[in-house]
Amino acid sequence: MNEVKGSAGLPDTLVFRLGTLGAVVGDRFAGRIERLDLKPKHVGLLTALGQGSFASQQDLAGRLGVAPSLVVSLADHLESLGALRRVRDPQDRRRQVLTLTDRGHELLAACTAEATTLDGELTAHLDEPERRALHATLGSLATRAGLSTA
Amino acid sequence: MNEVKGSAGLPDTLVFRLGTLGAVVGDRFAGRIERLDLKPKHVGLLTALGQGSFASQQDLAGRLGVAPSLVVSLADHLESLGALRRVRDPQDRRRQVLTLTDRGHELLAACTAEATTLDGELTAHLDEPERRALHATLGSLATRAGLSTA
DNA sequence: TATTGTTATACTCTATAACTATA
DNA sequence: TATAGTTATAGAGTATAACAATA
Repeated sequence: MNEVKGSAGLPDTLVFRLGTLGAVVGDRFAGRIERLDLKPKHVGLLTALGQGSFASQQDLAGRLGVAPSLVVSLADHLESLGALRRVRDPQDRRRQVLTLTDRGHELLAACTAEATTLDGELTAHLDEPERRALHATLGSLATRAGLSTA
Repeated sequence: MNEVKGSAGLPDTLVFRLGTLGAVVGDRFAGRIERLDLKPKHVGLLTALGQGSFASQQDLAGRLGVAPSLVVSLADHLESLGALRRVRDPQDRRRQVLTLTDRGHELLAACTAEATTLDGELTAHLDEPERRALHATLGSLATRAGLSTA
């Protein structure tokens, strides 16, 4: 009498589920990479660098959807960890080319391992076809949402 | 030679996908409810109140996973919008019982409509069985992640 | 003395704007 | 004059800790 039953409630929407799950899972992931002295945004930068090379830090900022000044501080931290090197572009000495070091690749691998472990914990109750379907569908959602992961 | 192909890369993990999707979708949702003078955290509080009654603001804080002081400011704002009322519990006058007003239910419905619209945009490329499967799987993930939505 | 809600304060994150150097 | 990166500053969001009222 006092509850709307026919239409889906807010907690049943994809938007609500993705938002809350993303926040919780993100926090949990943050806890796991804390020992590496990294935060999710650093991992985002490492990942972007691991996927291809970018002409400039400003390109990176656009790709990550953050302000260029934030790329500076993220890169500062990663540089202090020995994870990346800044090299001036001889063609245009205003630009800095960021490249992952061996240590950077190690850190990226360690983060991937943590994420994979968490994945396993989250999907332990799913069978293999369900896992694959979820993976594929989230991939297509990401593309649709404008997250060019590839 | 320089890329690990066998194991899944970080962007292919559930953790990464959920984290980035959650952030993007959350931001987009925030943009849509801005005209209602609400932010996602307010919607979280409205939703919790819409689902059941809670003995105290501190219960609410625990449920939402935020500090009790934050519940105060969220409730202040919602009260100023006429969305909820604070009533002192006569049994224990230290406690305030928060209840949604008609306006609060209206706002909750408006947020649900926005979320549903966004859902449609995100899943327009999926067929109905895929949508249902995604919904069900995310629901089970939420439960597993400790988000008692029900 | 313990607990609820509130207020005061401080900290984290991130963006905007000013600045430096190169072009 | 315009652009890349950096630095300085400011704002939002949230937590911690002190406080007042009630138990």
